[in-house]
Amino acid sequence: MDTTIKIVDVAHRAGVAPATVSRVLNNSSQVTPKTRAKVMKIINELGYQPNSAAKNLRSQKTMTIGVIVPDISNSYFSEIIKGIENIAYSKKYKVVICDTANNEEKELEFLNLLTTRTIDGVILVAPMISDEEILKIADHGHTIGIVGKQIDHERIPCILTDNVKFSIQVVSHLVVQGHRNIAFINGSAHAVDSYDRLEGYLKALREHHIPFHPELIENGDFNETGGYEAILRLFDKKLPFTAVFAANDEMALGVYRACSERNIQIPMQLAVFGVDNNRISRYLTPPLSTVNQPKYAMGALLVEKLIDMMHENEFSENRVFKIDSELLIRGSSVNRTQQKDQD
Amino acid sequence: MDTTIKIVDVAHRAGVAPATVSRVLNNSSQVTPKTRAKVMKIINELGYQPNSAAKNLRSQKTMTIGVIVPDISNSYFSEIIKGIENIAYSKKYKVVICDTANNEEKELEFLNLLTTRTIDGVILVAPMISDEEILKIADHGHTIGIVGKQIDHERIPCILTDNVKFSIQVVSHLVVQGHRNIAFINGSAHAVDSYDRLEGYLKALREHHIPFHPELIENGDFNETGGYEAILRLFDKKLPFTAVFAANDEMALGVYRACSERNIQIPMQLAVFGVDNNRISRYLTPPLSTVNQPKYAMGALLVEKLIDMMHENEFSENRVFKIDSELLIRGSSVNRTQQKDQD
DNA sequence: GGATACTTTGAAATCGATTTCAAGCATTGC
DNA sequence: GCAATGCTTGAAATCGATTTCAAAGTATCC
Repeated sequence: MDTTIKIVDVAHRAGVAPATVSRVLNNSSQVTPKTRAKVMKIINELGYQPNSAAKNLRSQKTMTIGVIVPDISNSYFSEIIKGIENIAYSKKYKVVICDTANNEEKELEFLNLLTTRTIDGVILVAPMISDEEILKIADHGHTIGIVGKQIDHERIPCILTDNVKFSIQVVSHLVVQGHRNIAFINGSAHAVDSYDRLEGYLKALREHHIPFHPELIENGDFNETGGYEAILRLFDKKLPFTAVFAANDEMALGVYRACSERNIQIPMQLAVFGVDNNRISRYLTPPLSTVNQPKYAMGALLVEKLIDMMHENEFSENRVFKIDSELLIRGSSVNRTQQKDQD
Repeated sequence: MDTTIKIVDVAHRAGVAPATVSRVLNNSSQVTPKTRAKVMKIINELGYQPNSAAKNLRSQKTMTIGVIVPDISNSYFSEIIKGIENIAYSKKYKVVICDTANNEEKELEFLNLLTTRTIDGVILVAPMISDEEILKIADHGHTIGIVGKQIDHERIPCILTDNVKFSIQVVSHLVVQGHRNIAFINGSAHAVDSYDRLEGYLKALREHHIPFHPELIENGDFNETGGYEAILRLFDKKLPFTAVFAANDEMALGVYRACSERNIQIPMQLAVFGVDNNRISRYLTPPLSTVNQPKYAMGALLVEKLIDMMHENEFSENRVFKIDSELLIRGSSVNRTQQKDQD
């Protein structure tokens, strides 16, 4: 069947004007129950469904939200997407996803969909583009939301975890376990997350009166290979550290690989702590201690806020959400033999 | 800036008709290099971008492809999505994703986007809906592609792996390792994959003249919990099996959990083999032997075919792709001590 | 130089819905 | 019974691009 049914066809068959059919569809204006029934009957008979392009053009909205993530196959991001998707669908919105593969250009290119009015709004998860660029987009009147970073603009809802806070907790936990020489593998330099987690690490050391050694910090770029190479560089320095705090689980995975190759026992010889609670972490041997963020809920909450913002044009004062994370203490950071730190 | 620039604005400023601007944009018809330059200059000056809804309405296409997967956070599916997305974007198509969470209703609902002309075509990954329903959609003139299953319709491109073939290989490998009592944990009953993998399992047994014991088969529904419960049921039967073939890695994960709880050593006391090569598998202890499918390439190939099909209306004879998988033999299925099977 | 063919450009129709504005109709009140 | 009021419905404009068809302009050939 190539001939698609249009609103005029329905109108004809029902003996009414297209306007009336439209009113029935959008059950807005008052339509007599009698005509409504008559029209509905024809709609069902013909299996009519309104053409979305026409609808979008006239109503000036697409009921579509874009989501930009660095890597869809990282469970951290896919859980956020799930939260976004479910809420969006329940509110009749569609979701278009862009996996940038950490490519800033792709991020920018995708944002063009706002200008072409292909999407009504966009959610940036762990954005790479600059704050200025984000602000510029918002100033153009577009609706944009951010996960994982705070942007100061009355029209940009943000949701983020308190990186500094949980980083302090992680380091404190390691100190309580008896560690004093704690290495830190940081993520990509341009990410705020990296910056904040480092800040938490430093603060915690200060709190516990542990001197800070810059040589104990290496960059791992938030991926497995980066983590692997970072820990090898740390090993090669021959420093006496007994614990490592990796700024995410992916990099901790690299630490596990290096330890396995060098026959270093976790946690007996090296305690490891990650961040993100990736799907994978609990299945490692030993299970990886990590920081759990309510990813699904974060996505859900933000998209809800975003949709609200698109509907009412008022800017709610409740715009920035700082979510608490919980530490998941597992085998990788608890030394069952309570072996003392060889300071 | 609320005032968006329209094609007439550009036309005005450039002193030409909208039609000419349109021709420049779609660089189709012959436009004098001089006028083209003049128009392009204005387009760049104003930062004009055509409204997509208007474009879609007039051109009767949306340059958007829908993708339906059961679970976006399963790396098996997200890798396929990546392949689809990358190729699609390179061909100027957008991708809308639907995570059904194994919900058949959501699958059907999403397919409505075809009828409303919100998407030009759709890719179903491991579909739950019946073949009849799929055929019906194709007969309505919609473009639809399938990953993981074969549908016989000249307009439906399919890509799938030869389940029977690799299942035979897996079981043969286990036999070569000395196993004769091999349990099988199957996936959801309605999936063809389950059916075919079981067939491979049975065929292999026959080939090796190993008697078939129905009690050695349990269903695990393709998820971790299902695998966990299935292996416990098998244990409780007190049968002397020494190897288990799980129809996917997720269920194998459940097997690992059960073994860890019951203190059963893998692979010494129980060899384990999975399917999918999930991100997680190689990081398990011991690393999980599994079957690797070229997920990314499969997604990429299928979407390419789908787009071709939407452009030329001819049906290419090259429609069904059976992809070969490779066995990844890792620690979970190789008994380093070469301990004999206690048959 | 003028007829012919070809190229470039513009005016207007079109895609398929929504929405405004006015007309038609029924109801109410005096 | 007639004017005023309130609902329901329809005709036509609209959203912003593309595309058809015709007109204008230019090149070619005899």
